[in-house]
Amino acid sequence: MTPTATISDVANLAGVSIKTVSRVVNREPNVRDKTRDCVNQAIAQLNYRPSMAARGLAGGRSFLVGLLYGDASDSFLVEIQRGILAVCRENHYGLALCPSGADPGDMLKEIFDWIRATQPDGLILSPPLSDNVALVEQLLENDMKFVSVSSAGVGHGPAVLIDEAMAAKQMTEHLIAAGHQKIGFIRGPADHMCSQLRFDGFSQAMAASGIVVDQALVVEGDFHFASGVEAATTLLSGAEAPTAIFASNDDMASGVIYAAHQKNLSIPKDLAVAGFDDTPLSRQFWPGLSTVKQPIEQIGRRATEKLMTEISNVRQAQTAGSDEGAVPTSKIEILPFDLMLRASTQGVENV
Amino acid sequence: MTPTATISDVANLAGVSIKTVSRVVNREPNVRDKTRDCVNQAIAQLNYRPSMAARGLAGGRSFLVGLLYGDASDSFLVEIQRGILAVCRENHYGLALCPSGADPGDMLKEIFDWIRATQPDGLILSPPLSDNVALVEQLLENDMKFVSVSSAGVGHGPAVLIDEAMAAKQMTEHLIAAGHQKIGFIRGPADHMCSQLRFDGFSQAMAASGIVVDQALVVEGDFHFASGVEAATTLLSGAEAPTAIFASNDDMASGVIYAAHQKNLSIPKDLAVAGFDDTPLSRQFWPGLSTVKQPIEQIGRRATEKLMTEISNVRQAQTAGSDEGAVPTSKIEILPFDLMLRASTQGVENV
DNA sequence: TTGAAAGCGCTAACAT
DNA sequence: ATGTTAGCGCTTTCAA
Repeated sequence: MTPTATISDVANLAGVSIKTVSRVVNREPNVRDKTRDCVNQAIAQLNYRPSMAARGLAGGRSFLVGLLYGDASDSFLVEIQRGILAVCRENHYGLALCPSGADPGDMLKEIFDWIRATQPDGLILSPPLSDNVALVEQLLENDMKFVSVSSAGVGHGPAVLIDEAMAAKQMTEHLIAAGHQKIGFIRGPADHMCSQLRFDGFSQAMAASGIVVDQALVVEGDFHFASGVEAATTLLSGAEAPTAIFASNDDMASGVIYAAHQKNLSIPKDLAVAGFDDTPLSRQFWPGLSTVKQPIEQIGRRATEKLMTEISNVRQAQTAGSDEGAVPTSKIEILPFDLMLRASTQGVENV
Repeated sequence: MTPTATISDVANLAGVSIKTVSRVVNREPNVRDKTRDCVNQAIAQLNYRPSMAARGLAGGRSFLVGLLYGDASDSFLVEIQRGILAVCRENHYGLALCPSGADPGDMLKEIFDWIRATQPDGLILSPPLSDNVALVEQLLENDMKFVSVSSAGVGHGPAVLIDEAMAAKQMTEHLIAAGHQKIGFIRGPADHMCSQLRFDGFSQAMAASGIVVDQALVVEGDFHFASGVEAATTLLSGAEAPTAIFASNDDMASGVIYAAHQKNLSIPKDLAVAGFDDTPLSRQFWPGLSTVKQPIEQIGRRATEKLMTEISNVRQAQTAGSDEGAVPTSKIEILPFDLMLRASTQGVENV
């Protein structure tokens, strides 16, 4: 790169002080239009880009959004990143990743060490980290701004998500409408808040149709493929085998299909299968997997936008010396979901 | 966060100058063991973490590795990130993501704007960006250090990858050994160097067995699922339908399986299918998909390690005023691959 | 509406 | 082997 132009170069060329350039760059008020235009022209001419390092050092900001995640599925991670990155780029922010190992003992220390080293201006929490009470409380204590995605978290802090229970309820209603009564359910792991919500939705739909949930048909998985195979094997070898299985996510649902194939069951004739997430997998399977589509990228975008207002509110409040400047945003934002009904639950393909 | 300790705090506590603290932190020579211990203890006591912003500003570095990627598959992206992040963390570096849109016109400008704004100390190039001559030449011109992953790129610069041709050759030999003669091949897109290499390996194996490659059985896809469906549909409705199809990646292979199901063909009895990449998909499918496993995370790790030595060589050379200090590293590093033979090419399951 | 000066936390060059 | 000093490029007072 050609030696990058600095703020002084721009100031010289525009014939103003560096402070005025700074004002223009940061969109501060109290600059005459003419001056502003002049500076902007100099910026364009020199192809000036402010140094993040210098801005961070002087201003006490890092211009970094941190994404904390555990063992999310590949497609969730990639999609949520896409959404976050898009908004980061618009705001001249960078994204810093903090993958957190599964070891729950070191996790908190690891995360806070990372925060100290990285100094992000705000965090996006993905499940199940947003459901971790100790983590959230410690973040709150330290005035670290954050927004949760795909989970309302433990009730504190803003979040962007879908109505998980409603989605599970509608999928269950679809199964019931197709004539199923003995429906197996594979729960997610207990440390994910959504596991409970999805089960609640399932239970509500069953209750509304007057079907008693057979506890023998409810088993727990860990959101991974292997646990779906195992759970389905258990369900299908019980005395009262279900005619449909609703797995709490697509990876487990694909495990169900795998297990069904092993038992030579035909889908959806012998067994209907539904999942949750609309991973690419669910489209590529034969038969196509009926599932719930979350707008994950959109969730990432909205969450990051919320985070940006949180961050600028903090700055305004610091300047104002009070919280007058705080723009009120509804803490919890619910985005719409889609029921993707494919061949695994019905005769007709409907991709 | 408690107001973070600075280098001066550490220096005061340890009773030394800030320069000595800097020496300890940067593992520079010429510090007595006793002094070093003393400083380290102060660091631990204050839980001191150097400010990246200040280090970057003063030292002209960003402590950032950039990852440039196009439309890589989710699992590739996540795995390569995992490897890169692990090494970054060891070296107190951060990872900055640069997703580049498909529009080839703006791509170069977008990437270089990003580089100017982000100022990474080095780059990891993932396919097909590493195969982009214009990009690589411009990076070279600007003395931007980079390492390519999963592709040797256009011949310049270091890279970490597997022997793609050999892998494709061995998979083809496996199909031939299973008795197949009419083998269809689905190529990848032309802008990926690996597309040619995988086809070369296929051709070599066919030639070695004295089988003439029927050009009607070679079609091109774009590495996505839909193109696999389309290609397989074409291949299977030809006059001389193949008994086996080798797709250049798993997503297209899953498209082949999908198309086969549509035609009521049984796998592997009526049609054997092989893929390339060992995505999670290939294990979750029924029947399991035979494929080639690249050690993607490991590739990411090695590439980042190489990049780190490149970066430190640059710094040493700057200090030394010549390239004496350059540690020679073989530019191209070949990692081993695994043939994952599963049910899609043989009667027996072998996960 | 604009500018001058101080300093963010660190590294680099030059002492000692 | 260790310390001193001068910036890096910007933001933040405070003054004009």
